[in-house]
Amino acid sequence: MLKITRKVEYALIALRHMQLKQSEELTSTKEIATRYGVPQQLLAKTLQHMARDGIIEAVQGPAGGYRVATNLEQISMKDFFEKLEGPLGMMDCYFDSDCIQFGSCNIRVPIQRINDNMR
Amino acid sequence: MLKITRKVEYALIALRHMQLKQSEELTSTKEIATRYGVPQQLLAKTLQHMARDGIIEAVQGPAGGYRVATNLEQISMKDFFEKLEGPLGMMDCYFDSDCIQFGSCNIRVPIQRINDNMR
DNA sequence: TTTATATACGATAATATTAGTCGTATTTAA
DNA sequence: TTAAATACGACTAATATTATCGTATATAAA
Repeated sequence: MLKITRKVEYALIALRHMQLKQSEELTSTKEIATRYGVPQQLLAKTLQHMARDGIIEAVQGPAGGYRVATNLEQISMKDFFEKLEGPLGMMDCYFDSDCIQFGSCNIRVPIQRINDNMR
Repeated sequence: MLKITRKVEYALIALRHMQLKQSEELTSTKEIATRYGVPQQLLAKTLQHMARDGIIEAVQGPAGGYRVATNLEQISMKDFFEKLEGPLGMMDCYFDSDCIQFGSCNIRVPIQRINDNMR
């Protein structure tokens, strides 16, 4: 589905915040959480998630934090959303088609066209 | 938000079913519900909703039902979704901006560009 | 080597949204 | 008058999202 949950919202806020800094400079979860009034623990998970996916880099320990990955410019909108939210489409049947109605469904093909277009 | 809930899914199935008939012919809620294995009461609400919005026409009484409105071809994808789901955007702050973070938010403008584009 | 600060992450609780049901009223052709 | 259909508000159930909790791990600095 194409939907912006808080997780993505916080990810975008964090990314943009980091992009305004020197490329090597680190930003802690706490800094972003207090600056933008966002729950720290939840933000932490989102940042960890992005670090696993290579969108940002993590540095552990005191005075640690995150910085944007060097190749961030090359990640497409679609890839970014799919990494955080999973497959991007209007309806899930496009991806995991164990729908009971599969046989009788009369909108699968048109929806697929929309999905392809959107992506 | 751009999301396909069951409500929209059922609406699309019903619409497509009706479009395959003669333009004057009526289709009852029951017919669609049994044909596609969809909960009748919920489908009924969706059809009533569409009737109110002029997407389809209702004929009451026995042997009544619904038929597609004559001007259906002129309704855009965007209008269709907005009638069923409300304003179409990735984030709600685009429409009702009573967000607490409004002042400190650093992603509002970019998100607005995406919204405009999507619509 | 200890301490303080930061990331990492699974489990769970709280909340919001969506899906579905129930009961009843209204319309109208036969 | 009856039966079959739409109309619709209120309610319940199911699911998804959001947030918190507890604990583990990493590491720079004292």
